[in-house]
Amino acid sequence: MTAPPARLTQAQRSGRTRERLVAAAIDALYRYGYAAVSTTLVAELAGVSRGAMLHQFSTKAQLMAEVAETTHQRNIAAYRSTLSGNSLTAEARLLTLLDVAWMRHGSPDGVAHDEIRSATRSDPELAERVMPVLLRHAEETQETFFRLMAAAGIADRPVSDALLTMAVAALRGLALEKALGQDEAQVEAAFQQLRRTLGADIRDRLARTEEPGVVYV
Amino acid sequence: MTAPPARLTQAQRSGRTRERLVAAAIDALYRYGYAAVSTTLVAELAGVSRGAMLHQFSTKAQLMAEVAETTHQRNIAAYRSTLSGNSLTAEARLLTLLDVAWMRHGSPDGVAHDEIRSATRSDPELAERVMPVLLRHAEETQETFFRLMAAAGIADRPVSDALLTMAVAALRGLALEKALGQDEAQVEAAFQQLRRTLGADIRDRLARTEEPGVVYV
DNA sequence: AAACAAACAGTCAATCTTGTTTGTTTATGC
DNA sequence: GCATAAACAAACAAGATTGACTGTTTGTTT
Repeated sequence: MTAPPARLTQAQRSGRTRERLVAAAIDALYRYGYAAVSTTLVAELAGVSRGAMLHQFSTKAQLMAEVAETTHQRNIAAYRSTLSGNSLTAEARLLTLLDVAWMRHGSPDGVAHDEIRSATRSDPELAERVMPVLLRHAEETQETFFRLMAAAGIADRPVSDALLTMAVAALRGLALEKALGQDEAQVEAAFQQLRRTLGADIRDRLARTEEPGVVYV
Repeated sequence: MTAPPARLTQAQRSGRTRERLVAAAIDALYRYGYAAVSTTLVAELAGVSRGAMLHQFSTKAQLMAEVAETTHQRNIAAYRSTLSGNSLTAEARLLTLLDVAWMRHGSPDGVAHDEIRSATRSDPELAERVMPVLLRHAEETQETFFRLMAAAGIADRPVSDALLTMAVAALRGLALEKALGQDEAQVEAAFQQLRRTLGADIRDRLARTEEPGVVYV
């Protein structure tokens, strides 16, 4: 009556445990924060033996690097899917992007990613392994955002970078407040304030531009 | 030829080692981040024996609570000293406040304070001891900021709170970027972006108000 | 099917960190 | 001056975490 053990290929077995571990790590980072996440805990949450974990990720930093990569990819996917297809005005596109970014930063993926990011400050080994990944992500994001801004008619690299850096920093700060258990309504109101000010700024900058330009993505 | 050991009163002795420990803790938090700061390290940096430390602060959380209190008081002092005496326009006062806040958030005091704050997420014991202190600080700040806003003519509590929460979150995010070793010029540009957008918003809100009102502090 | 390699399981050693404990020195009140 | 308490010093115990290590099971290749 017991189902056959479902023979899996080696690659499938590897993939499955890696996925389990990454998912468990994200969940743990989201719930407890980096400092409270031990590899033992992750293995337990994932239902994976410690040996198996160390076979797949021989150091904690390696696991975290994979988590950073996975969460970033899902973020990217979310941005792409909201930006593709619809034909909004440049201003609306940018505000929509902000909304999605806010959603993502509050999600387990976003929180896990930011936890890893800030943990690099105290953990040199983690920094060495993960920082290159994070820097690559940042450059990608800057590039993509600049293309979006350019398409909207604001083809000014310094302005684009400053806007992005500021917005992302604010979102990280607000997401942390939420994670710290601050009053949700209060944090949400603060986000709306950010949205309002950034919206006004974009509108202002667009007003100083003659041709809105075509919107590529 | 050796100078007399300079007899100190008990209170002086206590005060001196407490100060040393707090100063060392701030320095360590600033340089290495909370997770990398052990009580042993703080004692060594302070040039105080472990026993003496444990006598003054019987738990790590107690030391951190004192650090949070000290840094907060110095922040407050900085705000007061910049706001007192001069008679700028409401807008200028608020922007000056923002500048000082940015300076303070990047200082060892500010970084240490924010490190402790975010560490409460992963350390329940720390949270229990420190959160009440942080919440008290937050309420104080909200209250003070609201009085300033009201004096400027924007006597709207939700708006004041949202503005403050947003600005502080952004400053924390930007300060973290700096602490993570991100390009200083880039971060500075992002702060200028924040300053610009907030300035515009304040100006906009003030324009909708008839009487600027008298500025109390 | 036999040899090999990959995945997995579980234990162990080394290192840290915290806070307790035991004992000593220094100040203070009577 | 002496009793007492505060401040300090240093060793210690308990607990946690990481990654190494040994051995077993499962899949792959020839």
